[in-house]
Amino acid sequence: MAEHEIEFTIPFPKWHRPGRMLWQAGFTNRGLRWLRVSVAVKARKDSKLADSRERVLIDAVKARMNGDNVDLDWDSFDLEGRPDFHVRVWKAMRQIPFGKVKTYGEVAELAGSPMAFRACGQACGNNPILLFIPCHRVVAANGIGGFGCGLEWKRLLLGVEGNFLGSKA
DNA sequence: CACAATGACCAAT
DNA sequence: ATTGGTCATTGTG
Repeated sequence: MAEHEIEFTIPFPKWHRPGRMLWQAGFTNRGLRWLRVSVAVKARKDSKLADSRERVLIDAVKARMNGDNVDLDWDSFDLEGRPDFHVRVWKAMRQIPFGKVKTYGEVAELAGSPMAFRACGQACGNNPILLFIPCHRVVAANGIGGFGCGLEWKRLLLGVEGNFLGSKA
């Protein structure tokens, strides 16, 4: 299937660290297929936009990084071919309110499989759409838990929502 | 198909 | 800090 990729950079919040983050996204004809971030290492030009879905995404990301509770429609995601259980877990995560957290166990229960807290962690790690499938709001029963691309990102994403769980001081 | 191995876990030693 | 218990997914034969 044809996949169209875009990328753009925006500055880190000043309280977090200097520099910019690089956001990259992939679209299919069905919708947003994946979204991820990394630290922008060298200067880049933002992609030229081919269609309006891309502008909507970029605006939403910027708003979120600015602390606003903006969301995208579930139906605008392309989750085709993903394991059923993963999709259930991802959907369950979206029930966690902006700025709040739930444990892996609680999310597993929301997903209809209360004892699958560990499998739930795997589903989190496989989340293809960072930020809008809010895996950063899922924490361990005893602490902040893990994060695929590094705990700093989890702290940042929670931080922009006003939740500073796990940050020191 | 039948396994074994792998995890961003959990609760109780 | 260690351990035994959980479960869905993925890889291997």
